[in-house]
Amino acid sequence: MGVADEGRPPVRPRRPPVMADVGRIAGVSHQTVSRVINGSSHVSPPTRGRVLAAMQELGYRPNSIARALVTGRSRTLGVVSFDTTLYGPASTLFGIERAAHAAGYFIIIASLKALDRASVGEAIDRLQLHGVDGILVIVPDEESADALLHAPTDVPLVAVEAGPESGIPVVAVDQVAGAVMGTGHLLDLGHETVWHISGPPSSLESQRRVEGWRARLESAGRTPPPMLSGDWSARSGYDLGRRLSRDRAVTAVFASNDQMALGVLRAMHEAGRGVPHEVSVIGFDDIPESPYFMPPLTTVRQDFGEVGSRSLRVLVSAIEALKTGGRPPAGSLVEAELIVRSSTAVVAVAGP
Amino acid sequence: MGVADEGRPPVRPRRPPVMADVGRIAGVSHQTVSRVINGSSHVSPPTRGRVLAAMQELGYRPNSIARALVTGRSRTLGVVSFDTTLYGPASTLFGIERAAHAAGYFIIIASLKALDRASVGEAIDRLQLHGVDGILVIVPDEESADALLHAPTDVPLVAVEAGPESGIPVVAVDQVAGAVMGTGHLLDLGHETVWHISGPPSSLESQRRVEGWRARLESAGRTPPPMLSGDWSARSGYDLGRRLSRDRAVTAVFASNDQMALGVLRAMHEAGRGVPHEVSVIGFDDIPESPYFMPPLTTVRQDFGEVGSRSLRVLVSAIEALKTGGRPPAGSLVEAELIVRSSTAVVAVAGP
DNA sequence: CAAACATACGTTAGCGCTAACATCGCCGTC
DNA sequence: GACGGCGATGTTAGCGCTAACGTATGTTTG
Repeated sequence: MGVADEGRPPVRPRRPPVMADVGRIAGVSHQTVSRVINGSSHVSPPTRGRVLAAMQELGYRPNSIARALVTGRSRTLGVVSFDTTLYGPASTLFGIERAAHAAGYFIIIASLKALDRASVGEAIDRLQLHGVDGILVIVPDEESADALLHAPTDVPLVAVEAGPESGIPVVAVDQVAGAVMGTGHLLDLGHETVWHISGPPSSLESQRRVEGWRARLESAGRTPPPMLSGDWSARSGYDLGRRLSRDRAVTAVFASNDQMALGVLRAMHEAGRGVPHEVSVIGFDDIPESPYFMPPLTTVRQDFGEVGSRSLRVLVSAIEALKTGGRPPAGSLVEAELIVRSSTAVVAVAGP
Repeated sequence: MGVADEGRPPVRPRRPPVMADVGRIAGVSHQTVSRVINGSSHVSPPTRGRVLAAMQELGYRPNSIARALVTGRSRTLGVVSFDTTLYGPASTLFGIERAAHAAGYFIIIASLKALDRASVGEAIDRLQLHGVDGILVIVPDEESADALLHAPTDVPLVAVEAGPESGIPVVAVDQVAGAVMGTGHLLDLGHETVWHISGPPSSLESQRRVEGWRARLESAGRTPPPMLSGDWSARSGYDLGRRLSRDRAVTAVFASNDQMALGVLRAMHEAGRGVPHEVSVIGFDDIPESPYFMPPLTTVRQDFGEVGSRSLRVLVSAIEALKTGGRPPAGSLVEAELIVRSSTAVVAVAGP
């Protein structure tokens, strides 16, 4: 193997070998070669052996583009995403890729220039044009989500992390339950109420967390204090945290992600308000750095990897369903998990 | 334009329209349709108009798989990467995707299960089999890098962030210069020497930073203190930081990334050693959270987006070169930038 | 023992597109 | 006014593969 072209006449064209070449060497038709490759029965063991040997000798590699043309399936899936630099989307994408690999699919990405309906539509269009078998959309934004409802129906679509209420399957973490958990943790520690720094208003995830926060507060008979809206960045958490730090009534803050919680931590520190002794802070996501914040951050973990792999499975079965005419799969919710560290504590007793 | 199928005889097959269908409506051959699509001259304006109108009417979309089969170019590029969850690779990938989009290419990702020669080879193989026109490899690991030297030569390859010394183009940040800068900053502040927490020994980036750190120290006539090796995680920075915090002689620490620096910050804080008054700490990367660490982290910024887009340009020109027989492009180095914040300060004067 | 049926192949058509060549007017040229 | 040339188009061949059918052999069955 490797000395194959030593004593051979110059019958080796520069182009890579194709099925017919393999067939010629093995003494069979190109179709039999195809049968061997596709694991068809109806090929006698000796023939199969000769074909395999010929493939080895020539270093034959099947051309997947030709195969895609004739079968109409490219074994490629598209992922639409906005900012894959953020931990959440990046981890989800990673989970998707692993699962896709295992399922024999490739992932092609299309990131958005802007977070609006038109961009999402254009990205889906581009992917479809390229011949993907299905599309995953990681765009947890209100406006963008309903772009999915107007998307073409001839390619299976799955919304990841968040999506429209109906129409297409959605695979996401149970944000409401997560927010209820986080808020409840603070209430259980004895805090009178919990302040909330939300994400951008158009974010579906943020909306669900606000929902959970409100619901938990109301079920405890408390009136939710005014909500503050950030933009996921540590900077916005810091700015808003400074506002909160001036109000002595604030003893518990629930930030809608860990980065904003980091900003709050810093703001409280600068204002001389000790965390967790004077103020408790909780985040959301559980990014890898959270355990090393000062103090280590209590947060609500989202299992992004699970969301990724689960959404891939849903997409694959949607593709099967489309092919066989079966019923499309349903979405699913991944449970959130409360991670208690040192940024939350029982409420301090009022001074003398 | 939407009532097209209202009074029309049942001549609309369920399959999507192809060039021949467009040609039939426009009264031309499918080849003329092809010419219009590919912007060929030699098509009269009226004909072009009729073809365009027919395309519109039918909602024709070119089939890029068929095109790829006949042209031998898929306009798809592969990216091999290890952990796209980390900020560096994620940002680079993002930069690559943006540039690819602009250049009319798609990106398909192949992430590695393990960081070794075989995995890298297998990933390259998979991508090539899928028909990519070129491959970018973001695997700054010593062993994996030389897998690139044994890679097939019939598909252009570019190493991103780090790579072998020669053989294939490498696009990366100038790690050595960055480390020299960071170390120099500490020396300039009056520190007698600078301790270093490196990344994993097999990481090429870590190796270059160690190199820069040593060189700068030696050029200042200092003997580099023993080096400590971490694994990029905040945890390892914390563990190693605790060791350093016990040594009163340590006044300046250069961590090879921001996460480890975060761990050091935490370790120093717990040991009661004030940063920056007693100990200065500098990181590397400038992740978005760094300005909100306590204290805000001085670090060496890497422009990952620039690395991504630049490496894409290099790959595209390598593809052109292969096609036209021109000379392959060279790699390039992106400059690092020192970002001074509050975790570094002039060395404290010795006590009474 | 002919009919019926597997099994192991080969042959023929495409998939939808582009490349290469062929064809047909129509122009200016000498 | 016959001729070269060129612009605008049609025709013919594939790209490398799979699907569908055709055709030899054996193998069973009533």
